Amino acid sequence: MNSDRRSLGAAELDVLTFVSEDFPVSVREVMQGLAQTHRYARTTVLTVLERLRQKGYLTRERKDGVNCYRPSISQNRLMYSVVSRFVEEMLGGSVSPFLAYLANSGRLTADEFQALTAIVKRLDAESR
Amino acid sequence: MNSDRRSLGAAELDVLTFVSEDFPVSVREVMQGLAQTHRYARTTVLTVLERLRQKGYLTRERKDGVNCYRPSISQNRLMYSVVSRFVEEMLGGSVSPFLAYLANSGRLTADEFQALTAIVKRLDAESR
DNA sequence: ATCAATGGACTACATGTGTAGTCACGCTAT
DNA sequence: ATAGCGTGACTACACATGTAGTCCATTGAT
Repeated sequence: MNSDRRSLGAAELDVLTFVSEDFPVSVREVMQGLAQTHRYARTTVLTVLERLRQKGYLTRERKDGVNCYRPSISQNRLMYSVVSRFVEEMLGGSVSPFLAYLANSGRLTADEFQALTAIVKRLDAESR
Repeated sequence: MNSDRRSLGAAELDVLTFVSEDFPVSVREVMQGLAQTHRYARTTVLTVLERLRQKGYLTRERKDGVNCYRPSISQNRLMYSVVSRFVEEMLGGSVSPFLAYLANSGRLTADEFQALTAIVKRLDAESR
């Protein structure tokens, strides 16, 4: 399920996530869209987008004389792959540190808690 | 709870985790201990250890004419900090991608599943 | 036709990290 | 003393990533 696409840095993931949520988008649109949280120069966004394209995460098409980008995998698969890579490379394949984190972070929203509960229920059901 | 210690790469975390599990250790011991999974040159391990020391993750003491390293924070705190940093920087603070990952990875061991169940129970209890 | 704005290719540079070589120093066995 | 060997400080280099400038082409307005 995991692809051979290369790793992503924080800025790359920031940009890629934006594109995944609102495509097709031009460089300028990405820059403006991210401006609330991070002021990248236009050329910075362009560079990042092109790197993402080289890495196979984005495609590009010409539209009204401007390049527009769109993701080549779904956001779900993207996030799965990011988390998966992290677990493999940084946690040595064990999710235990994550569970410990979840237990203490206070980060779970009500919805996430719902989701987690559902997961546990499902895993529980499957394991019988 | 999270410290201002700098970020860690995969190799650094590899070394640091080893030290955290078996300290105090010398450079050579670390190298040999990791040899099963990764063949670092001795000087590579030394370099990484010194970087970890500069970053505040390790301390060093002289023992029988050899430097021995030991962690300056517990492994629990270390892992918490690593996961926390990842969630903040890469997931924008949301653990949802993790939950999705857990739901699909098949990575949960029986023990982890137990832990997760316990967490859910506790969170459930606390939220009332 | 010209000038200003827009866009994109290319280049550049700093920093972090993985990886390891070189070299000098001190200890140990001849 | 001396010839190795282990240790650690320093240096080095490649690659990934964050960040952005320069410069040329295209396009729209005057």
